This record gives sequence, structure tokens and C-alpha cells, in this order.
Amino acid sequence: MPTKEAMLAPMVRKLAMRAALDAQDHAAILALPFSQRTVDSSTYLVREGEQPSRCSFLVSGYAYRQKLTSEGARQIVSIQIPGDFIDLQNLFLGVSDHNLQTLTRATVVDIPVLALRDLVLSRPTIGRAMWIDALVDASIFREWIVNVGRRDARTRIAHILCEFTLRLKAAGLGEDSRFELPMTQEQLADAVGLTPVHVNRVLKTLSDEKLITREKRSICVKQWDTLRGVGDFSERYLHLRGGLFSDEEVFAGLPHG
Amino acid sequence: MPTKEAMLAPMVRKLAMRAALDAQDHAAILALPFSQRTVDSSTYLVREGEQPSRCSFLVSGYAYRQKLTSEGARQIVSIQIPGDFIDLQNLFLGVSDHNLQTLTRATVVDIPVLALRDLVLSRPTIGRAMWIDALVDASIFREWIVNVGRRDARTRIAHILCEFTLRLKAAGLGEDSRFELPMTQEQLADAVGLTPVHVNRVLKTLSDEKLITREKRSICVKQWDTLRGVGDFSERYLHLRGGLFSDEEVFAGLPHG
DNA sequence: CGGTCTCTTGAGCAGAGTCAATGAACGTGG
DNA sequence: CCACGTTCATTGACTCTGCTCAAGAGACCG
Repeated sequence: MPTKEAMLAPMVRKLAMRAALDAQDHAAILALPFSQRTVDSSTYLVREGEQPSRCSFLVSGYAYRQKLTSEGARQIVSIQIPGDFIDLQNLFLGVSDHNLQTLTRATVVDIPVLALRDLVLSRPTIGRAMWIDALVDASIFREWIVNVGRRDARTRIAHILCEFTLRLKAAGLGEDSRFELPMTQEQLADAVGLTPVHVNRVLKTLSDEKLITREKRSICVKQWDTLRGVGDFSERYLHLRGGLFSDEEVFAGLPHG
Repeated sequence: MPTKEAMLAPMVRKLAMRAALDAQDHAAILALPFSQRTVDSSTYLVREGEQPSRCSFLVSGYAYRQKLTSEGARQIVSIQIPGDFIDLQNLFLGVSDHNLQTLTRATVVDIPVLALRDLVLSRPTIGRAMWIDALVDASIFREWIVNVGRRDARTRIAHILCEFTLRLKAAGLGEDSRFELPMTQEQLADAVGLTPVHVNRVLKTLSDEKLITREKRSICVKQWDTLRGVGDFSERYLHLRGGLFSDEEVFAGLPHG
């Protein structure tokens, strides 16, 4: 049984990436009330229309936010990785406007909204860090609109692979440029607004061209520079620089080509 | 020459819709330092890569945020209407990740980022209102991802028309369900991820079916209920209820059909 | 070992794009 | 007040990217 501190430590790490927390900030975060749960993949954490009274933080595992159209089509609007706040909008919005679902078995920490609001008010630096987190989230949404609205299938998929690579790297996950992508091709399709069949064909060509390799659900970027070009990818929208990463750190270890 | 109070009054109105401001909050907003400018249509207010030192508030006129792909394609990621904060992300993000451009001749009020940060810290209710504003923004981005990713052209365009109708109505603009849409079909196309030619065809069919009427750049919704159905539109994501609007107010005056 | 889920591949189709020409609206200067 | 240029809207003909339908192959699991 992990201690309370051990469960909230990833949250300290996350917020410390966004703003310079002092010792009191650390202590205030670790003093938060919370509950913890581990759930199976495909579990709904929040459903559209609900009024959640807590905000969740993803300790381990992956999750995604999705919305359904009346035709039954699903669009994934974001992928959350370990160390992400997954529904910070509950902090101030009453009713959830989307569904939040786990991608894999996952452990989340739930924090009462009211406690988090107090924290944001009483510790300005933490408030700032959370603001930044929410704003970066919004920036990623904007890029996804561009991705889905104006890029062709090949570019779109290369782009999202680049995004995962850098985000996982920034979160300290994945080794070199290999990363576990625990998504089915159907889920990937729902994230980029394509059909699973077409995603499959595009992945095949990327793999035939040796830009990536695939095994099971793990994808390995073999030629970062080329994939970056194919995906029309610029990391500006991830706002990694705002944090503690220099350019060298961001790109270190990614294979040229 | 309008007084200082007159220029900032719309901002008070906007924030008051998001949270219950008291007299001190009002005074604090009206005491903000600011400069004001009126610019022509198509003027860039912020360019991607810049580090703006001020946040802009749109007093009159329309604006949009857009990003360009390396192919030269443009995607509009949001439309801002009078009374909107148009780049609240400058509050805490250093480098702009998108371009901000006026759609029409517009008057904006620029507020130094530092002054706004102080305000957010010193007046918690105002901070809360701005949080909500940013979170609603993000919610709209999510819906746009769905719109562009999973809806066909007809549904997509009907949906965005519904969004404008309600947002303009909530902002106290537009009479009945008539509203001025100061966009070219090319701009509308860039907002929904289609080509101008196809937008034109879809608008024609909507107009042939008497769901809307068009004159110049003004669009009038004739059969709200039907258009809402065609556009697979649900207003939840606009989070109007969080504010001062009841259901009756939101829908009042929209023509049935 | 059968069932289910996911991946893969082919064949044919269609929604939206491209290219191109015409027309309408508007502002400007002569 | 009219001629002209520019911008935007409209329409047709044709193309193509990505979708649909369908079948088969792996992989995993109880």
C-alpha cells in the first residue's frame, strides 16, 4: 500500500514542470484530500452530462476524452498520459461536456473539487501551474482541429505520432523514440477522424517506408526528422519550453533520418 | 472619446456572466490599465511565435484564430465575437501558438498581462470568472474537433450556424434568430475544414430547403428546430447554463420548424 | 479449442475536392 | 455618374481521397 505522499508525488512533479513551486506549495499538494482507484480499460471515469464533484489525476495508465455524434460516430478529442490532470475543467464547469474513458487499466487519484479550488486560491504558484496546464490543453485542442480539418490522412497520422513521442518523452515515459501506444487502430482512427481501415493502410505505408516499426500495439519511430516532416509537425503548441526543458532535452535521443 | 469606464464596461458584463462579481470586483476591473485600438478587417492582432505582453478583449467587431499548415492551408480554430477575451492564453503562456486576426473592423482593448495576472490573484471571483471563460473556450475547441472530424459537410455547417446563433444571442447580439455573419464563404470553409466551393453548395441546399435565408453576409435561421437537428447540435458544450441564462432564455425567440 | 477482437487486404463507391468559367457586388477614380 | 478592377459567390464537369462492404488471418483468452 503506497503512502499518501507516494500517490500525490506525480502531481507535484507535474505542477513543478509548469511553475516554480516552493516547499509550502509541495506540502500543500501533498496535504490534499484524495481517494484513489484502479480501474480496467474502457472504464468510464466521467460521462457527458454528469456533474463531477472531483477532479482526477492520472497516476498510471492511459485515458481519452471522447464525444459521440447522433450518428453514433465517435471522436476522441484528447489522449491523456500518466501524469496528466484529466478533467481539470470540472474545477469550475458544472456539467461535463464529454466522456472520459480509460484506454488501459489505470490508476487515478480523485481530488474533491472544493479542495482543489481552495488550493488554487491559497497557493498562487500552484494556481498558475494549473492555469498553464489548462491552457496547454487548449492549445493541443487547437492543433487537433487543424490536424483533423486541414491535413490529409498520412500527414494527420504522422502528426499525432509525433505528438505522442514528444509528450511521452517530456513525461519521462518511453525509451529513446520507442513508445508504447496502447491504442487499437480503431481508437487511433477516432482520434484523427478517419476509418480504421484507412488508418491501417497508412500505418502500413509508414512502416513500409521504414519511418516507424510496429509490434503489437507498440510503435517505434525510426526516422524522427522525416516523420516530423511528413507530419508537418512543430512542437510549439505543446509549450514544452515553458517548463524545464531546453531544445536539446526535447529532441535528445530521437533518431535522425 | 469614450471614458475609461465605458471601454471596460463590456468586460465587466462578460465576467459578471461567469461569476457573481461584487462592487470591489467591478471597481478592480474598471481600474485596470489598458490601451485601446481600432483596426481594419484582416489585421493581425497576434502572430504565431510572438510573445505578447498584453491580453486583448474584443469590444466590437469580430475576430478569429487560425493556424496555417506547411501546405498553405488555413484552419480557423475559433471565432470571437464582441465581448470575448480573445487571447487569454497569453496570461500564462509565453509564446503564441496561433495567429489572431480580425474578421471585420474591430475595436480591442489591450491589457498588460502583468496587470491581469495581479487581478486574477487579488480578486478570486474574477479569477474564477476568467478560469470559466478559458474552460468554456476549451470546450468549444473540443466540439470543433468533433465537428470537423466526424460530421459530414451538411451537418458540419448547420452545426456551426447553430453555435453562432446561440453565442450571439447569449452575448446580446443579433435580433431574433437573424444574425450578421461577417464571414466570406472561404472563411467559413476554413472554419469547418471544407472548400469554399462545397460550402457554397451546402448553403444553397440549406437555403433551398428554407432552413436559412441569406442576404449579403447576413444569415437568418428560419427553422431553428430543424437546423438544430440537421446540425446534430446540443448547446451543452457552450456552458451557457453556468451563467445567468435559463433554458427559456436561451431558446426564446428562435423560430420553430 | 472455439470465440472474440483486432488487423489486413481487396473491390467498388461517393462525398468532397479541383479546375475553370461566369456573374454579382462594391469601391474608386476619372 | 460611369468604367473599371477586385473580391466574392455561383455553377458545371471531372477527379480522387478516403469510405463502405466484405472476407480472411492472427492473436489472445477462458
